[in-house]
Amino acid sequence: MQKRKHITIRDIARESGASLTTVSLVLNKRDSRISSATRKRVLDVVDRLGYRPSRLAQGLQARRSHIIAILVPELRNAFADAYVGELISAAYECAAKSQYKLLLEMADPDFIARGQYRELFDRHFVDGMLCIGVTSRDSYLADFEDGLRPMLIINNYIDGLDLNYVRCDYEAAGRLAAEYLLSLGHHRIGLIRGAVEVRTSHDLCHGFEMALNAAGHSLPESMVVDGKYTEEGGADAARLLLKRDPKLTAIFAGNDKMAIGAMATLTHLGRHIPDDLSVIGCDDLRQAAYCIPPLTTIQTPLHDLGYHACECLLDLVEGRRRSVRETRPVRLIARESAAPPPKPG
Amino acid sequence: MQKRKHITIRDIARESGASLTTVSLVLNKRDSRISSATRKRVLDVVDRLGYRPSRLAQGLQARRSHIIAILVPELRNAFADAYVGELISAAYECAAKSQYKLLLEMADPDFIARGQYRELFDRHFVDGMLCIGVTSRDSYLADFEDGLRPMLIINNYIDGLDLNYVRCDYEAAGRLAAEYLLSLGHHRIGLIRGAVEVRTSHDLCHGFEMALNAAGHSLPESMVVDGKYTEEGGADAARLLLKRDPKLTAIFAGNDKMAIGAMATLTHLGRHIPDDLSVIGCDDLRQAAYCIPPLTTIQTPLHDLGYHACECLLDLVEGRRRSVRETRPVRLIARESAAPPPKPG
DNA sequence: CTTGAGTAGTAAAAGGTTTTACTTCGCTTA
DNA sequence: TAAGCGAAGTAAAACCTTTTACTACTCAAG
Repeated sequence: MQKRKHITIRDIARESGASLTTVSLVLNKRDSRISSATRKRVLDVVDRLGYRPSRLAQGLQARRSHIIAILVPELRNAFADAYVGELISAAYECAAKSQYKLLLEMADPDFIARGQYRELFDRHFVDGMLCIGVTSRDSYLADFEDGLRPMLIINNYIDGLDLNYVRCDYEAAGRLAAEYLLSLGHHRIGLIRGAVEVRTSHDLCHGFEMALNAAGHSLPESMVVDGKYTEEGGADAARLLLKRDPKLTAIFAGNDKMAIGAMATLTHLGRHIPDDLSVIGCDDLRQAAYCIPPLTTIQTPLHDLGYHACECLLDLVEGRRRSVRETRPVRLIARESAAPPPKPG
Repeated sequence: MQKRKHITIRDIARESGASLTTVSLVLNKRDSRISSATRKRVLDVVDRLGYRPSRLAQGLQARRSHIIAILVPELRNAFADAYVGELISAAYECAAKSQYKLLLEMADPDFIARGQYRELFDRHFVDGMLCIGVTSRDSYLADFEDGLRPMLIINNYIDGLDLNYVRCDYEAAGRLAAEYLLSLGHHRIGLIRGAVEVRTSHDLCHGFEMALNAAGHSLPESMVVDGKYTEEGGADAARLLLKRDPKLTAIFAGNDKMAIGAMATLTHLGRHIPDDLSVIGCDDLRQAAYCIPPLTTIQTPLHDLGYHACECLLDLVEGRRRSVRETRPVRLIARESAAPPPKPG
């Protein structure tokens, strides 16, 4: 790479015959003290030379990078995950609107062990951090309790840690799914839950079970299987549930990926969805509408969530708020993967 | 946000009784001139105070940010796209290995009109840029021909512009798909092509047509429809193809998304895949294996591609190479969505 | 004719690092 | 005993902005 000569504010000052201060004042619109003649002279030179202030120098001076880190969990293809991607897209939209940039980070063991999550702040790389997919095992997050480094967790919260979060109402999600399946006439229902380390997955289970109980049904422990939030996990879980109760008529999965994995397996086993067996997911990913059959699901407003999370984080960064604890509503999207159970016999 | 007092190299110098220069030399391992006693003294203080050099100050000095921009096309949920996500994941892996960070950028009209793609470099935000999903309409890319700002295009190239790229062999992809379908006995085949503004989509069409011709078949113009690389586009295209030739026995789509859209529509129209109609995609996204039926596809090695693209970009950034023009091989992944055509009658 | 209040502008410091170009000192060697 | 050299280190400049705390000047009021 050849070097381009970088035009600095000094060049502008020299060419326009003004001082550094004057140029800076003009550029930052704090130019009440500057005559319009001088202003014009400066701006003309800026234009002519195509001057662009160095972010590095500005950042150094302001002790701000105007960059937000977005932390994703350690998965081989974390950024290819539809759930993660949806949140990132939304956060990007919000950040861009406020002139912030988004920096990618992955919570691999090294990132944690070497305290890089702290370095990111201490080395002035970023002004704030948005965390996706953290779990109660991520004890390093305790370092953020002091509020000195603005951080916000999306769609989870951690018992015993006083951290900022924005999440969906997963208890309501569980409840809505149960009520819908009950209303269709199901009561032999299996639940594929998300990873146990995720607090909101408990909320979902709890909401689901409460709604069943309220209708006089119970949810035996054997009918709840951990699907780890993945397609494979969902597929395995569906197989296991069906083995435990071959007369199962419905499955609710804690996210769409597991639901999709479950559908693939069930179809493979010769079950017809929804005639033999209903499946409900959770999230309403884009794919959900393109499944065969289109997936009935609980919509967690991921776009809204990501956008709002970023907004709140910027509030923290810029000192407009001291803490964020928010829960957003969810709703059922009825498509074709859930129907009344088959008539017995 | 409260302010943390930032520990600087000055603090280390004071506490350890050494000069700024000495501390810097020790920290940067250019300490051949420093006695081990002094070195230890400095490092102890660094440890004790938890000193971390400011990236901003380092960057200012080195005129380097150690950040790579990754530019995605303007789609509402660009980062939620599986294709984009796969490439980003791979690029991230490579960048992280070399201690570079990845910054997200989207090519919205503003980004282009206001020359932000240039600002990114001129304001020392990034050292290089990786472009995904650019088309021949992106004429602003001509600004990169001078090679002063390291940039590399993934999976496309632009006629008449002398730009760096790493791409898959889409002509071979077209050829492989055609040869496979021919070998199964198909010859009434429809092609759902990607957007015409994308040069590699022409390559794919061309490879496909050449292979058909070589076997003595032709590809009428009416059997080629633009599916815009989206699910919806693929769905519409499939409908159109079927209307134009109801006896069609196979469809090849220029990417998996279009193939998935096509399958959804075809299933909806009552066609059974692959018994009535075969479908082949291109890319081998993760989803392809979880479709119903699992999608036969041409694998473009996206992970390898993204990783390698980032490697090459870093070569450009660090001056190890002056230009990059590379093409990677593809291969067929046979699953269940393609089979011999139905027996006539 | 002096004081006070604007107005238009500037020099210098600060922000945190790296690098260049020295200095100082003790020891060999001729 | 002077010249030369290597070892260990340092002062100051450079990177590019923004901000603080001035200065110099004009004009109006008393």
